[in-house]
Formats: sequence, C-alpha cells, structure tokens
Amino acid sequence: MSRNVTIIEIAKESGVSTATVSRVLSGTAPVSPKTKARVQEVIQKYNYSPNQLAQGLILRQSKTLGMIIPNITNPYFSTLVGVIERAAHKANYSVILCITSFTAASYRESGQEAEESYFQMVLDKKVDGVIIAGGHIDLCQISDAYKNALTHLASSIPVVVIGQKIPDVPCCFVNKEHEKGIVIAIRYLASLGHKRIGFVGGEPGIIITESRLQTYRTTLAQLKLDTSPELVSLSDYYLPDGYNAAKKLLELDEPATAMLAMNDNIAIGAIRAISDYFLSVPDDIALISCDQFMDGNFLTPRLTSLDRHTERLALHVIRLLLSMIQNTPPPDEPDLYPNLIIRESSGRHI
Amino acid sequence: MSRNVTIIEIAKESGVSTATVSRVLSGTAPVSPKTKARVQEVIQKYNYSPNQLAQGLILRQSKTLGMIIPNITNPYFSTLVGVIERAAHKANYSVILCITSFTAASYRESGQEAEESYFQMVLDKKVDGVIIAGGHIDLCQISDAYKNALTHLASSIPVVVIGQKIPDVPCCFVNKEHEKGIVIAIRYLASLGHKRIGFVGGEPGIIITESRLQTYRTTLAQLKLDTSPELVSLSDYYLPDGYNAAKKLLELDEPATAMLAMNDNIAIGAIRAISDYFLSVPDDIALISCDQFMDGNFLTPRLTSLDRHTERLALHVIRLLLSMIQNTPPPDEPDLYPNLIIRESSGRHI
DNA sequence: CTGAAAGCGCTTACAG
DNA sequence: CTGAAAGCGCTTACAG
Repeated sequence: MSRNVTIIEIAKESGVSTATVSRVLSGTAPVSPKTKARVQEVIQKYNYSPNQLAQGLILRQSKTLGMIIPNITNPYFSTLVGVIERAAHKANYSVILCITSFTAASYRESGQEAEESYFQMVLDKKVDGVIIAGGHIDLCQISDAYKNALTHLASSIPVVVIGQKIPDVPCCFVNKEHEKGIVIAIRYLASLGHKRIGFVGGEPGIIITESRLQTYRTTLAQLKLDTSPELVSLSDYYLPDGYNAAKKLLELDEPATAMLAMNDNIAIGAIRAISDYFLSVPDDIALISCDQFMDGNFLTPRLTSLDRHTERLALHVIRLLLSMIQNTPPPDEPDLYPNLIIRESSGRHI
Repeated sequence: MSRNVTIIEIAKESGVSTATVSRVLSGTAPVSPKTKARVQEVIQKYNYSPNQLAQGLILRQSKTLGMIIPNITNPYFSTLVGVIERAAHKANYSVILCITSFTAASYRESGQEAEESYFQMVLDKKVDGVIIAGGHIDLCQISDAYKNALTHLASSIPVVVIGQKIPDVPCCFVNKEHEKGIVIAIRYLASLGHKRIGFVGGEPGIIITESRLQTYRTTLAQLKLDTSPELVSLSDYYLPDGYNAAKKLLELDEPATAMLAMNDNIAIGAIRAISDYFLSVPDDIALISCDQFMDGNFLTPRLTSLDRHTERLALHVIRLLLSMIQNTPPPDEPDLYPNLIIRESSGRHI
C-alpha cells in the first residue's frame, strides 16, 4: 500500500506553506493567481486530495451521515436507502449504513436493544447527522432504554426519524401516512360490493399495524360492513406471513370476499394461499396491496395497490436532515397522500 | 449540540495523564488496578468514547469499509449488502454504502464513469478496504479509465471485487459461477422433453449474460436441441425486461416450450407476458429462474429456480476483505455450486 | 497575498 | 506503572 502524499509534500514541492495549499484547495481566502496555478499543478500531479479524517477533526464535520434501518432486504427500506444515498452523495455526504436486524419478535424474546450499539457507533464515527427508519420506533410500547438512547443521540447530532413522534425527544419525526390509504382501499372495495373484507398481514404490537387496524375497523363500521374479528389475520411483513395470514381467512366458514394485504410481500403470499385453495384473484377474492413494493403491473394478477410515495418521503427526509445540519430552512412538507392504483387484482363489481 | 468530552477532560478528572486514559481504554499497556478503576469510573460517568476521527488519524485505520454497488433495489445487491454489513459490524467495522447507479445503457450513452467519484470518496474517507460488486466490472469491454481508477484504488487499500478478473489489477477478484447453473437448468428441461428452450432477459454486452449465453448455446448443441437465435431474447434484469423479452419469444411462429429466465424479476415478468397470451406456466410453457431472489415457494406458480448462494458468496467476500486488512490467512473457497430447486414452474415431462 | 504557529483529539515511543 | 512530548494531517486566526 503506497503511503499517501500529504499537504506537506504538496506545499514543499510548490514552494509555499501548507496554509497556502489549504487555501487554494478550499478557496476560503485569496491566493495570487500565479501561486494558485503552481500549487494546483502539483496537486494535479500527485492527484492529491485531503485526508478527510484530519479535515473532519479540525472542521468538526465528517461529511458522513448515518442511516439506521432494521433490514435491507425489505424493498421499502432498500428504496429509502437508495434515494437517500443518492441525494446525500449529490450533497457531498457519504452514508454509513447500519442494519440492526431489529424485529419485534426477537426484541420481545430477548429484550435486547439492537440499535443502541449502532447509535454509539455513529456517534464515535462523528457523523454529521442520522436518519433512523423503522425498528424499535415502530413498536407501540417504546422502552425507556430506547428513548434514552435516542435522546442521547439526538442531543449530540441532528437526527430525523421516520416513525411516530416520541414526546420530549429532540429529533425530527417524519411520519408516514397510515390511515388514509386504508380508508381509500376499503371504500373502493365496498363500492365494488364487498361486505366481508379481510385484513391480512402486519405484526401485532407494531404501531403501523395497529393504527391501520383501527382505521380498518372504524371504516368498516362507518360503512356498516362486517367487523368480525375473525376477518383480521396478522402475522408479519414477508412472503410466508402473507401466505399464512391469508390461509386463516380462507379457512373461515364464511371466507372473506376481499383482502387488504399490508404490502406486496403479503399480497404475493396471499395470492399463493388463495391459489392453493383453488380460488383465484380477483374472480373469487379481490385483493388490494396497501404498500407498493414492485411494479404491480407486471405481477399476475396485476396488483391493485396503494402508492405511498416512499421515494418522495425519502427525499424529504434527507433534505430535512441536510437542512438541520446546514442550518438552512427546512424543506416543504411533501404530499404523501396515498394513491390507489387500480389494476386487476381488485376485480370488478360483484 | 452538546460539545463532547475529550480524553483531556477524562484525564483531568481522573488525575492522570491522557496517556494513561488511552492505555486503560486500549489495554495495550499495563495500568495499576487502582488507577484503572478510577479512570474507568470517570469514563463511565461521562459515557466517554474516543473520537474515531482522531483515532483513525493516528492509528491509520478508520474501521470503516466501502461497499460499492450499482443499485440497491435489486435483491441480489441488497442481499449482498445485508450480509456484508452484518459481518462487518460484528468485526467492529462500519460500512459506507456507495450506490453508483451505473447501468450499461447509460454508460454506453454518456461514456461517463459513474464509479470513479466514489473510488476517490472512499479513498478520502480513509476506509480500510473496499468491496465492489457489479457495475462497470460486469461489462465485456472494460474501459482503460475504469481499469486505471481501479488500479489506483487497489494500490492504496485492499479491495475485493465480485466480478471478472482483470489482469494486472491488484485486487482480489471473486467470481460467481455463471455457467454450471445454466447447464443444470437446460439439462433438466431437456430431460423433461423440451426441445425449444428460450433464453430470456439479461443485458447484451454484460459478461454475465454473454457467458451464460455461450453456455446455453453449447449445452443446447451438445443435447442436439434447437439453437435458433430467435430463441434468445435479451433485455435487462428487471420486471419490465422479463415481460418484454418473454413477449418476443411468445410471438414466434413456433414459440419456445420452455424458458430460462435470468433471475426472478425476469421470471415474474415472463409469467405476466405468458399470461397475457392466455398461456400458462407450466402447462404451456416451462420456466426456470436462474437466480433466486425471492422464496419461490410463495410465488404463483411456485418457481423452479437456481439457488446461487448469494449469502454464502457475500460472507466469503467480507471475510476475504477482512483477512486482507488484518493480514490473516484468507478464508477457504466457498462452495458456490448452484442448486436447482425444483418446484412447479418447470412442470413435468411433456 | 502569505507564512509561522497553534490546535483538532488522540496514541505511543521514550524516559523515568 | 506513569507522564511529557511528539506527531497523525489538516485549517485558521494572527501578524506581516
């Protein structure tokens, strides 16, 4: 590994002080054109670029952001990460990705905080700001330990979290819209004549699930539709969960005629289950996915789903963080109103 | 933002020198039990943790890795990232994620290197090592500019790249197996009686596609099956590509009876296309996916696919990088022999 | 416009 | 076992 040239070598070879080299690099102070040209030539020659560790130490900014998520395999999170990294890079920041593997189930079992070690890590790395998406923050019951850790983190550096607001914690909280989409989807299904609409997937004890569930119940009641608890089948957010959850609904004496799948994974799993019962979507059962992961237009059947504007959300979040770091006015609130994209899986009037 | 305590404060409050504090922290030199206890108490009290920028500067290691990929939305890459980040974290490294957005198409148009700016960035951040997966390295024709940039990068720090070996470039190259899987899949389809097997998806000019294509042709020839060029329909690696590519095969006067989809995205898109032609998988057309992204067991039809052990590959790559950084013996070569998981989509003997 | 010097927060020979 | 001092690679008042 070749030792790197430092500003000292550049200064020497240019016949100037390191201060001058630093100034031509940063442009923060005037340098005579001749000197500047000479220095730039040497910089070119050695392909010199300042050590950001040293720079960060003195400038008190690392030009690095932390992004903390529970899981990268879930398309929701990878979309978030993709958009955020791109925008960060454009703004000259790099992002340290932290995948905590937090799951509500394992937390319930072990009680171990998956996220705290990452909080400390980003602090130690002197990141300029942190984005947290999902994880413990999505729990209905947030532990004091988490709250304290988050408070500590956010007292040191700007952090924006995608999730429910926790009182007295100095973060920016950006929340996704969980309710309107459910209302839209249910009303649409009702307009098609469905009376028994199932709720499929999502984890109990998770705020997203619980708030959607409540909306589901309220909306059903408003529309005077069947609100039997047997129509609700929770589990988690992945393919097998969709399969298992849908299966329960199919085994009912009087099965649901329509299903609300919490996301595309759930929907795909549900389609598989429905198929295993020799039933089909949408002929026998109408299906709407409440969080679009894939281009539903290429699934079979083409999936009716709610576009919840994940990319727009991601863009807002990174802009917000950057504005906090740079002390500029925050970006406008994005329009996150969910958009129901009607395709085949929801079927026609029954 | 509260100013952070430094080692100086800790030293003062403990009544020792910073050297001593440093030594209790690192354990690299003996410290008397009494002093140690006192210092540790103060460290506890302030929750002190050393500034890694300063530490990195002096230790010449940042405990940070760079991971460079073209795209995080593709499940292949997100799986890679997930496994690598987890393993890195366990080894006390953090990873800077770099998403270059490289695509062969945009490169062909603009000729712009998407990756070089990231190479420089990780160098500036003083990462201890870099993993590169996909991107320019997957091109059949690698540009001199890329080769030079990669050489420069790899001359400075350890880098392992997942992709074809480039002569004279000081990287570790780990290559996926592209050929055996194709052979296995084709032989299986042939054993079922298929004579016209289509090749669907993959981008021309990409080494992965071209090498698979060649294997496809050779294997077909060996088995004395139809090698008409019309059975090959390339495009790219995403859902719409699978759809479009499959469509071409369906419009043939004498359509293929089986299709080899380059990955699950392609397979799902192909299923959609087949369905649009009022045909079904596997009754009318047998389908095998050559790179498993999802749990094919939950798709409809259940997808027969090749497990290419992406996670195993990822684990090997991070271990290899760590061994290079830490100067320890490299890990054993992993078994990447592809595994054909036979489910419904490949059908039965025709 | 330019340089000498101090300092960012740490670690590690060196001396005791 | 412990501390004073030098140094990692940079930037920025300060003085000229």
